[in-house]
Amino acid sequence: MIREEILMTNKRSVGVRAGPRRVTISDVANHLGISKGTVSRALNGYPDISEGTKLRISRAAERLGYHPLSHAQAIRTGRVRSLGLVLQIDSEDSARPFLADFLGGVTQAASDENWTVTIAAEPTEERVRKTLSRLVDEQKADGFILPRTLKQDGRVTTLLNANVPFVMFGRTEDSRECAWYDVKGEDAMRAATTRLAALGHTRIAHIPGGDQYYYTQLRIEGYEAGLKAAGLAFDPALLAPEAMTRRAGAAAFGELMALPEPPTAIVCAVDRAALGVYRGANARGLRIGREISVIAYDGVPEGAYADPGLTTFAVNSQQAGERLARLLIERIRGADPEDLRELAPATLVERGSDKAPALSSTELAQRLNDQHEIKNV
Amino acid sequence: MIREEILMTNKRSVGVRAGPRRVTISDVANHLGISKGTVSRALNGYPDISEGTKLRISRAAERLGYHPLSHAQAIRTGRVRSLGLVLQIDSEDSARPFLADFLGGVTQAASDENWTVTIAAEPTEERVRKTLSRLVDEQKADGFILPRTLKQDGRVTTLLNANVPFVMFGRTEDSRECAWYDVKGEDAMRAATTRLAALGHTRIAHIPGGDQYYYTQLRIEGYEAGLKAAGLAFDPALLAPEAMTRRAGAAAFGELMALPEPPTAIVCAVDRAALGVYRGANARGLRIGREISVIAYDGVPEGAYADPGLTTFAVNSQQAGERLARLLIERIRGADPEDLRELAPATLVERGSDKAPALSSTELAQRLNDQHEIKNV
DNA sequence: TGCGGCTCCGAAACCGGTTTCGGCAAGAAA
DNA sequence: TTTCTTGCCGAAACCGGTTTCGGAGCCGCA
Repeated sequence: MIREEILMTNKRSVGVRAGPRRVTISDVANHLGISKGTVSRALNGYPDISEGTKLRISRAAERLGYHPLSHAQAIRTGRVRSLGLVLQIDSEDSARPFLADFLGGVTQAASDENWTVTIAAEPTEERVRKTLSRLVDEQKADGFILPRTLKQDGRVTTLLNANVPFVMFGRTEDSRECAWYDVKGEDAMRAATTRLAALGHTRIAHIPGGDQYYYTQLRIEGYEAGLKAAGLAFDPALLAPEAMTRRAGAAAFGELMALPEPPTAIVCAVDRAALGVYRGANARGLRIGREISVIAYDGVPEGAYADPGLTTFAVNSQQAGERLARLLIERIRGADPEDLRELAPATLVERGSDKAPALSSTELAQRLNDQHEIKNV
Repeated sequence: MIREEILMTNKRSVGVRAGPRRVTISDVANHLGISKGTVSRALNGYPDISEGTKLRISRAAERLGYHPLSHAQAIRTGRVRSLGLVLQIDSEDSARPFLADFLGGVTQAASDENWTVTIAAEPTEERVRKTLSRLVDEQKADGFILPRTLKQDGRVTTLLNANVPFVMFGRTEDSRECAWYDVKGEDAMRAATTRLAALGHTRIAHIPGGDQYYYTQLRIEGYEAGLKAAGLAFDPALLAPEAMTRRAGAAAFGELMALPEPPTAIVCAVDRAALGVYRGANARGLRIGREISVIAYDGVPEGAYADPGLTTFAVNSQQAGERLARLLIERIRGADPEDLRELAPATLVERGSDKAPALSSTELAQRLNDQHEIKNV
């Protein structure tokens, strides 16, 4: 009815698209016989518009189906109502299985506020930084979510210098001026360790994550705290080399099994390393959940299909995405980054990889030794 | 040097961000002492600018580091230089494992042309349509990539009516006016069938995909063509009920094994169904690659970790994303949709699930029957 | 009655680009 | 020499919004 009138009076094709023209702010203004400046101020909640006209205007806008064009607003305000996300997608990307959930969370939260998400993906760290700079230069987004934060992160420097709002997924060494969301991996490692100790394990090892991540340090501390709580001494030999992949996990497991007093249980900083432990154990005829117990962290889907299922502390990626988006929007709206920090717990998913030890460390060493001799004969 | 001058002369803070001001088109014009209209036309390749000044202008723009603001351009041109992508992310999303690769492909191609990707995700078909409409209304993207196209797809209607360019990932029943990219699943099914026949299988079944997808029909035809090429008769009993999930795959397998003449080999339209076959075979004491052979399609990562590895026809998702982005950009630039259609082959990944039959169909039936009786006793 | 202050809104400038229109100058045709 | 093109560019309008500025009313108060 009303919408029709407007569409009839200024039917005209714009660009390639034919179709009926959008309802603009001028249409609303003309329809009410007032100036478009007033309409703009009313819709943006300026205080110098009377409540009466504010109501008239918002009702008319609603009826006519007026929605401002974010890029038309942006030219004056500098804000495009979009969140930026530059992913690093490489071959060993541990975040890959969580991507869908994470994106779901981010975009849902953005949609709720009528924002959009601008995304890019690059294979290397350097290209990520370049693309990030480009997006900042061209004002494609009002702020950025930084996944996979490193201990010292170049992206942070870039964005701080450019004075562009951002939120990190994961803490860094120096978090001043930074907003972040993180999961308490250290608590998970601690709980994993005490849990294994309660099952009767006394030789509990830890396979940490990559050194470039701050969380690696935190998780090691969590592991040590768990040992302490269980009354076990920390043995540096049980702190394996770092492993972020299946292959590296298997290698780390090999080193642990070569020890004079090998561990009967292993806490892994990431699921992929744990799946490497499965492989290594398999190759040595050791059964997970019997001779070797494992608890890991992340919650990758493969863990559920492994045999036995991998007991792990799962991260809720969708929630992480959602919270990060909301924090970022608040940040863009001017909130103090120091007030925008959140820690969430990981959830224990009990499957079959953590049981009481079938063999003591000594017996395990004996058995590995026997195998070795058999092979050599 | 030159850049510095400009930055010094008009240093002024805009909005929240402090930082030095961007270089605008006026800066370039003033620096050269010409009008900004001329600069714009030169940079956009209008024919009424002499080659000499074109060169001067593009060089100056380069030196000053001028990049036009896409949203400032958009207000006049209606083009934001962005590709839209609305994902449907639900629990049984088969596309999930490919998402990272796919996004990588799309964003790479977009970046190459200095475009961006605007993304959204919704859990249901209806919400996808709503979000799509919103993005169209607000001109957040110049065109859309439609993944997971259905036989009859509401999104297509929406976009055709709104006269907004789009490209489909997958063909539909009626592809008029549509650009698309697809993988030759029918060829893969045909090759899988002849391959199994060549290994000595004579009872080869097919577990098709969901009826809502057009490819399901195509793949069934491919399967039938394979039978024909191998000189085998088509037996309707060997066309199992559809299966898109592990659970449904196991159920379909159950029905096939209940047949008087059960198949010794199965061609699955999707990997997930094949993994369900693994589960079903396992439960019946049948070994994949021995009593039962399987070849599937998709290339999900779990297939590599299954035991034995799943032989499958893998789709190159990154390439798909890249091609789709390029096709869409061409479409937005005005190319005829009929000229924008591409078919890519799937790649056979040989693992261990397809071997010569260890048992004939009759022997298999006998064995299943024995088991059944044992159970019942 | 005059004056100051406050509320509320219109007019117009502005943001950073694009596009239309018209005119000047040089070369070609008459 | 005059006229008609043609090539090339400046001036200004325009896109759809936001924001500044000022002024018209209305009120209260001296």
